[in-house]
Amino acid sequence: MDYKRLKKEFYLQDTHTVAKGLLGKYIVRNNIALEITETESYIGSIDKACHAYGGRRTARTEPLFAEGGIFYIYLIYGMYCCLNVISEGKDVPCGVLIRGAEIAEGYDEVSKNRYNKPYGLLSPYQKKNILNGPGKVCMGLGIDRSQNGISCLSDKLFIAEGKDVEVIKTGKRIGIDYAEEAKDFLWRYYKG
DNA sequence: TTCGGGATCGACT
DNA sequence: GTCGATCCCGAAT
Repeated sequence: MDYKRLKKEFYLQDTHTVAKGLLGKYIVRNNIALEITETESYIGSIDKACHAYGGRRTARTEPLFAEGGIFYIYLIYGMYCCLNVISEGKDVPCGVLIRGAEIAEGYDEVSKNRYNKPYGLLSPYQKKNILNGPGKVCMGLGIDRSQNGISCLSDKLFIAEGKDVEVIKTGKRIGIDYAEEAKDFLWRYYKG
């Protein structure tokens, strides 16, 4: 299959525009292509759930301050990675978390990364839950923090044109109960 | 179908 | 020392 990379300009748009725009697009790595089905916006200037809230700039959050169009990957809970796409311009700390996806190509590769067995041997439960969470997306792609900060237009890992999504639903973000008023922001987007 | 406990470690206080 | 943008599995509902 022929995948066309999204242009750099896509990532420089408003973060919510990028988050919604990513739905239906493909994340491509080697023989794997995943269709993005769920995203969340994180905007440092006003969002207590964002790692760079209030301009917190450390070695860890540095990618958030970069110009849009790179990946931000970090370790969570000591054992899982989360994949983010950086949006907007330089020194504007914000990005989009990839929360969920579906397999478009590379079923056995993804299955091997997740469960170390071919797709055909998975239980119905495992098939259903194979990529429905941010840590799982990274695991399925076989990526970790060594890819942190690379370009969304790179050869090894990139985002490509996909389908248009007719219905986009919104909801509250997940796993950020500590973020006070920001936890109620309707910044989670998923396919209807 | 939902619930609860455990695993595990880097970043920051 | 604390805790998180999580996941899995088994047990109970």
